Amino acid sequence: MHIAELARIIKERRKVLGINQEQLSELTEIGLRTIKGLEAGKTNPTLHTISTILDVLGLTLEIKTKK
Amino acid sequence: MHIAELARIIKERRKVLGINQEQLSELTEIGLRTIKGLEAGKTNPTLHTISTILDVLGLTLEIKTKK
DNA sequence: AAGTAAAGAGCACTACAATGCACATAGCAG
DNA sequence: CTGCTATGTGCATTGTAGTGCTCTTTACTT
Repeated sequence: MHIAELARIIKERRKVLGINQEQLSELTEIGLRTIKGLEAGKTNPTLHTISTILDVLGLTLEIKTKK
Repeated sequence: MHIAELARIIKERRKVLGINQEQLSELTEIGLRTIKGLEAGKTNPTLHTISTILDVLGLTLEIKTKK
């Protein structure tokens, strides 16, 4: 999992749910500037930021054995 | 996925593979102090740190739809 | 109990994530 | 082409992740 892939998944999921970055910022209580930077692939987000956003989007992080 | 759970998974997997924190630090090129802090659940690691460690441990991060 | 190896923690420093604000750019409806 | 809305970005600030060094604590072995 790299940053570009995470950014893509979050952005796509957000659009499927029909909300914009500002609404996602309010729902997650994560700064709008942070959401923008993350979706644009410009930052290396922390676990807290990632899991909070995924949670609001109805997604979860899982760890699997590499095949 | 929260920090304590990630710490537990990484620590257990590392022991299964029979390596210590110092060896994991060398294999991942991530500072020993960072590995120690992460496994002790004292930090909020970045995606780069998490994915690099999981990769060396033969694990991968996946994003799933919450059930 | 004593010795050794591994893990945890304090301190100080650097780099950068998170943040708000303001402005720029892209996309889309008319 | 013109607005309008959403997304992207530059700048400055604050907090903290990542790091090495050193010391303490824990765990295992004899």
